[in-house]
Amino acid sequence: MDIKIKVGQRIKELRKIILLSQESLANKADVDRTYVTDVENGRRNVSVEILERLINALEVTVSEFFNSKEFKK
Amino acid sequence: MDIKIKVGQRIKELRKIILLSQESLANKADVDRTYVTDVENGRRNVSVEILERLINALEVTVSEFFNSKEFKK
DNA sequence: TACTAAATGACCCTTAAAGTCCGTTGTATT
DNA sequence: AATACAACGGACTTTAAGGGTCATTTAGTA
Repeated sequence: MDIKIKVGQRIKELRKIILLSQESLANKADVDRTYVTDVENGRRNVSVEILERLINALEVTVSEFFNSKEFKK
Repeated sequence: MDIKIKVGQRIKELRKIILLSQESLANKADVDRTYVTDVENGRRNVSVEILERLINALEVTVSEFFNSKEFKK
């Protein structure tokens, strides 16, 4: 499966856990609200710097973010 | 530390293990030779699609790639 | 059921930056 | 000297990042 889809799904999954709206996450990570929508829906090929900001805002480590079934092939 | 530096170091580390030159890795991942140099030296803000190609070429999963000390905060 | 408001989705358009490609330079090793 | 690998520069093309707008979905509530 497309890595963009996997990343988007993982962000959405973690965002739901901490009960943030897309807009709150966007503000916390200092990106645009519609950008978060696009990322979660697999329409953006995110760079590692932006991805790191989103991961930090989700309050997990980069290692934890990728320590999930879909990233283990 | 800068995520770009961490990613670069990790790529170099894994590339050395499987005894690939930068150029061989570049060919395997279908990216430019000079691009691998820049990434390893932390000068590139890689996108997830390109990063995935590099990780695949390094013969590890995305999860394994980030399951390393520097990505655990 | 219908109304409202918040949240999310989809599209489109700039511009700043990602990624490519050429050549050259440095640095070992044989 | 020659071969292999890595670093660097500059010019170029492509695309990510950011932001605007409107449409759609969702959740609650009367």
